[in-house]
Amino acid sequence: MAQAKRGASTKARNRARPAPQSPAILLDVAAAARVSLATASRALDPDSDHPVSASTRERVQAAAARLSYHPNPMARALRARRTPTIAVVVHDVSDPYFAEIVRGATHTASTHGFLTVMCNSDRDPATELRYVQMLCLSRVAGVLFAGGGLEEPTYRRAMRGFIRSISEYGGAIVALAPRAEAWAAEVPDNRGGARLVTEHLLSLGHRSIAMIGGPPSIRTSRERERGYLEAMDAAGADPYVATSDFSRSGGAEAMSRVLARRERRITAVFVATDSMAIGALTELRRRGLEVPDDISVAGFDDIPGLDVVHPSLTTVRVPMAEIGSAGVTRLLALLNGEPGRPRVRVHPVTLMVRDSTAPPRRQRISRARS
Amino acid sequence: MAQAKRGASTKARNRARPAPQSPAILLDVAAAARVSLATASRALDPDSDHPVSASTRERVQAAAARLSYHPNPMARALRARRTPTIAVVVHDVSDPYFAEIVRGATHTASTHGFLTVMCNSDRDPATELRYVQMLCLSRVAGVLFAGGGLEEPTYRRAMRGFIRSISEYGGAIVALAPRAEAWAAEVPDNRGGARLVTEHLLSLGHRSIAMIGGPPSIRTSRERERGYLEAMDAAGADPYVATSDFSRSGGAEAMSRVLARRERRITAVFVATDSMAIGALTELRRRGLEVPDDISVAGFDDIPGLDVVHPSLTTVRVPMAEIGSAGVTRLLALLNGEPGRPRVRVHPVTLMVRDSTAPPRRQRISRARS
DNA sequence: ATGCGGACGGAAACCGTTTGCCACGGGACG
DNA sequence: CGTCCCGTGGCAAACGGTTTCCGTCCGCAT
Repeated sequence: MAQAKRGASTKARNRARPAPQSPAILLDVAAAARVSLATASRALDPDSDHPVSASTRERVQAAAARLSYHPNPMARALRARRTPTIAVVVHDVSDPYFAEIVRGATHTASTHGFLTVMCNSDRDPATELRYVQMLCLSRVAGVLFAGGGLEEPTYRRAMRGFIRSISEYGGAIVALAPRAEAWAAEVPDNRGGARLVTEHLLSLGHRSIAMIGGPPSIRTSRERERGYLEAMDAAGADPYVATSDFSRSGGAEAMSRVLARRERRITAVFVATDSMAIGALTELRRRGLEVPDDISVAGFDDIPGLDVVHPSLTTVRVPMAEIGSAGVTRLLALLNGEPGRPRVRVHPVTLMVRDSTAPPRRQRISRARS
Repeated sequence: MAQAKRGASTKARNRARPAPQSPAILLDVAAAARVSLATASRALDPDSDHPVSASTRERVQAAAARLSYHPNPMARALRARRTPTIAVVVHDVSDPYFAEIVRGATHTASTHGFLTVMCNSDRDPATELRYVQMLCLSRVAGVLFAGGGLEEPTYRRAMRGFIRSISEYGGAIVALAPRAEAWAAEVPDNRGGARLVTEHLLSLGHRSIAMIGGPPSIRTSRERERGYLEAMDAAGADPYVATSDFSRSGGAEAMSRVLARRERRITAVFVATDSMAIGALTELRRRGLEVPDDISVAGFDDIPGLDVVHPSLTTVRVPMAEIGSAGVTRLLALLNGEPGRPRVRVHPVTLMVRDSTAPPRRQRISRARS
């Protein structure tokens, strides 16, 4: 049963009736403004290079407003070969460090009309790669890598493949932690922060300062370790580093290794992340050691809620939400063709002195270096 | 300059050359398998109702595998009028409660091939509504509301509008907290948990148990309060509730109001959320009161990291990740047309007794009810 | 021999937008 | 007065799939 067709053109697309409840499409706007689809599209696009007369544009805009027209993102995405969404890849959202980054990123993404998809790798490289493949297939506009990458060759090869295909379709990549890859990056000043906190411990009079570091395969760990080593070296103090994984249990385990070391009594520990530091703290409490009386402890990151652990933890404040936000800003700049200088921008960090650090109780003559 | 066109059909679509680096499209697969686009599509779709001979299907699948073909989600979405993504709307990702939910949700979403978009309302109804509008425009397959909704009429009207248009295009909605709306829901047993923890305090010998509740406009608050009132009533004890907002400072502020109440010495407090409980704890410490010696404190939620606050907090464990995961499962069921029974499924919670609760120090004769 | 229905494959419409290319009209200019 | 060009607008072809509709071929019953 042929229904009445509106429009005189031979093969013009038409809808039988712009069913009132279903959302208006561009065709409806064009019909209402009595212009073609092309003109309607151009009139609504503020930065189209095709000229449209003021009166026509006004008519179209009025029609669009009247029908409360919103362009269909999927159709646009299909045409533009790119979705108006960004992705943020983290190791674990329930880690406050990443949660803050995600918060900052989604916030500024949404102010620019972008949706943010969450990719939680659970610290599993295979999961991360699966996510990146999905992202690359669904042509997200850009990807933020919040965690550091692995150095493992298979992983890196696979990752490189996906990244290449992402940049082939014009997607942007930004790292939020130091990475081997030459991407644009917004990173915290890991080395400077580590130096800062080590210098704080030194200035309190500590000489025997151990460090509990993260996995050496992760660049963030290495940078923080480097800052510690530099500060120790500058003060002429002997460093000692025990590494473990970025978790509370890892911190506890490394702490007991530090304590097991007999040759020298440690009076202070710098721990590479707050989570690990909390683990270290519980291990110390378990052994009946008092912080900071018996030993000072300092962390890194300043994750929220640190002021209520006991004793409140001295640490280095990393502006995580700001970094997430800056990452998105950078991503959008990249999409606009602006490279953004410098390629890796480092964000300053600040020392937060709280109760877990104090001068060493019994001032002992530090053993002269042989 | 008319190029050589492959294929004999008058108007068949064709690409000049399937440029090796650009990903294969269905047309390439069809050409490689020497079938039409339609047949290729059907051969690759396992639950198409159109029959395809085994040999053809095999040929197409082989070609798809050889070209490592992946269907373009945007094209699919345009046709199906729905994107293969779900959204989760939370008040604040950096709140561990929500972070856990997000973690659970993204995990099971990804195992079903769905991407998850994060919507962080920052507890601002306007932001939440803006997000929901974006979601509805981009035709997400479903939305998970992790936080409770407001009772405010303007908000509810706007929300109802968006929800209606989401369900009009076949999207699903699931609530992860009690809501006025008649949606499918996966919620924790707020009332039972509150009763449980109150009974725990009663069984320790407390009679004067105050509650610090959340905003009365939020259903979760009201349910937890109800559980408390029921347990108190059953024990014949007098309840007292001070409400504030769901934050550490809110908890601290309500705590001081409870302490200011002179007429009856309070020996225990049940606080509606762990965050508020931590605020209450710091307020107590500030005043020099010992927990649990002077006063017992219990929370609700069991957010991660509670075992390191001092003293470690007795609370009610809510399986947040499981709820997030169940929400996604429910969403997918809804999309498949299965209603899922019952409409609101309540997840059991468990009491976690730690160090912040103990019997009242000085056993006083509880004042008989007049 | 004729009719019929099911299995299979293909052409084309469709989802909603953007854009390359062409057409048309009029003012400027030779 | 003819041309050229610019300002404006429209047609139709993408983008990459899914799905409807139709045609063909075959086996089988009448």
